[in-house]
Amino acid sequence: MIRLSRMADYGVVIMTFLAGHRREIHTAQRVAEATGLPQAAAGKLLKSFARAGLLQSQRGSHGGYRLDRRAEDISVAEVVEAVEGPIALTLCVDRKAGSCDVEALCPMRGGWNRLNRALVEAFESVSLAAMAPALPPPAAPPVAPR
Amino acid sequence: MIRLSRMADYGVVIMTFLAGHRREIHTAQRVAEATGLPQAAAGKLLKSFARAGLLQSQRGSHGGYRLDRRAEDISVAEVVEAVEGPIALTLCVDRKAGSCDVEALCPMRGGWNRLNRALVEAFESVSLAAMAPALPPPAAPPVAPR
DNA sequence: GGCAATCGGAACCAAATTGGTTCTGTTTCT
DNA sequence: AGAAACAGAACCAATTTGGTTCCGATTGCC
Repeated sequence: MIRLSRMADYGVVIMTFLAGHRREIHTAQRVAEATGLPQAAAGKLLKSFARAGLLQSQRGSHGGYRLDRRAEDISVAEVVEAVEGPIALTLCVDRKAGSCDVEALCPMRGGWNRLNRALVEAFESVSLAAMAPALPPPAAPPVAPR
Repeated sequence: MIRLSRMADYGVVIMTFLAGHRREIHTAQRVAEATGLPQAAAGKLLKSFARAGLLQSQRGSHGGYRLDRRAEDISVAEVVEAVEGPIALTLCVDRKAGSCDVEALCPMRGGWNRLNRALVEAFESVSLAAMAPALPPPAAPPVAPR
């Protein structure tokens, strides 16, 4: 059903949590606890975000992750793409990737492109802030949706 | 990468072909040949479309499938939903389905709903005609994209 | 009536994807 | 030096997906 992967979903939860506690440094452990997500999975996601430059990481003892940007300034698109790679409904639409065998001939190209653009724009237009209306409540919402 | 399933993709190809030869009756066999899609898969998809009421089926000898509506009047959303069920980015968004365990509490609900609505609207706003600009060329385009 | 052509529907299977864990580094603080 | 973290790859089990196969129900034709 065109489902978003669960990891992407987790990702939004994590980033939303971090955005609610900006500039503090959090270990992967702590993030997992605060969000209720499986420990190791949270770690993997945090690494992805760090690699994508979405948040800063500090290694070594007393290390952890830290987010500078505000929730309003981070789009869901950024988060999802950091986890799943470029948003592409079909291979056709995904530049790079050998693409579909028929490539330029395929009469569907244009249509898929249009749909894909709409999708990307939708994701770009929604910020993390919009995802979680009540942002920093006393304790972070322990959520594992989907 | 939020990929549309290949079946849904096939579905659009098939429906586009049928829309280009309206009111003629085509066997599953013929549709498979004309589109270049694997025989059995095409059959399965055609059955789905018939069940969904998207096209008429005629059983028995000389049977087959027939499409009355024009390509302009069929949205990609209809085709995709006939194949994959309701368009839902996350379980949260999918009415029916036990939904996510935290249900009403989940602060993400609203955001996902908004994104999902955008997605559905995008799919609804694109017709089959828009997908394949040059509709009935001499022989149908033998395409198997993605 | 009987046969062949078709659709209807479910069952089934192999392969790819996904969610999730583990292990082996490397960095940094004390 | 040692402990606490992150970095990154390798790995595994379970689900999903693409695709096929079977059997039954209809219908047209001889």
